[in-house]
Amino acid sequence: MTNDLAEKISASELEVMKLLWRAEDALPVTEIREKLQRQKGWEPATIKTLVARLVSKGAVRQEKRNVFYYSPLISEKEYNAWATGDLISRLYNGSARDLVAALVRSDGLTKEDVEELRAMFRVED
Amino acid sequence: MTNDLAEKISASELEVMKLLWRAEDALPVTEIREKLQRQKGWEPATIKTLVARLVSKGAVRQEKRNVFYYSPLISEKEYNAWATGDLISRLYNGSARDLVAALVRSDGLTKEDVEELRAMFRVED
DNA sequence: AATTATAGTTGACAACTGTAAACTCCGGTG
DNA sequence: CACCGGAGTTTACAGTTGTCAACTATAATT
Repeated sequence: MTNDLAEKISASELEVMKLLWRAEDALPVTEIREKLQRQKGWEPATIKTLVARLVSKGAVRQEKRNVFYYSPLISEKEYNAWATGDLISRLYNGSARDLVAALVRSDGLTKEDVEELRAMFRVED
Repeated sequence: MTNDLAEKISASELEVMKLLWRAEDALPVTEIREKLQRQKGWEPATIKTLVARLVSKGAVRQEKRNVFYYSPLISEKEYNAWATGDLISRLYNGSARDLVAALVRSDGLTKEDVEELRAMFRVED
């Protein structure tokens, strides 16, 4: 709704991206298929479609070897930053602070989280 | 992708919700139409569709008077909490702390934001 | 009461998603 | 070298979303 590349990754496609992000290297579809088939219960066909869509969206690169190897073209950090920024602008008037404030109040955070964050902010001078 | 009510509000529909959330009372379509027509450049037809969809999704109530009056059935807080929680579970492994940490690092927050947050956490004992 | 504007309803249509089958092509196995 | 299983591609199909037009019903105005 705001940018152009990252935004177009759908929920299901994101699962594929996560897998690729966690991988050290480019993966052949076989591996993607095996893992997602187990973890998500998706049919091979579904997984192939998702990978293909990600390639055509420019989010994943296919590298020709014997069989294609796939690797992410946008990083998890980039994507998360974009998605988070998008949420902040859509729901919190663009104020990241408001988001955090909402989390602090409404039990989005455990006591331990708050502890850790406090520490984080202390260092953050 | 997780819950059932709030999740189904689409981006365009959200604009309607925002309007209703900001209103003191229930609004007739006329008012919704006028504002969104100006602010978003949407045709009356589009606005009517969005309102109707929100009603059928159970996110908005229509109260029969002479003409229907519309008011939100889910609050902004509720919705934001849901949407934020959804983001956290999808992108940050369910850790709100990770989200905040990401914000702190990657310039999601200004120096002033950090100041305010620090204060917020201090009180938050 | 006749007229008018528009609220409310129905239908539309393309793009995107979730999900998957079917077909083709090719590398590895016997 | 023939065969097979899976990689890669094409097609499918229903549901959601963004947009909107058209039709109908009705409140307000003359």
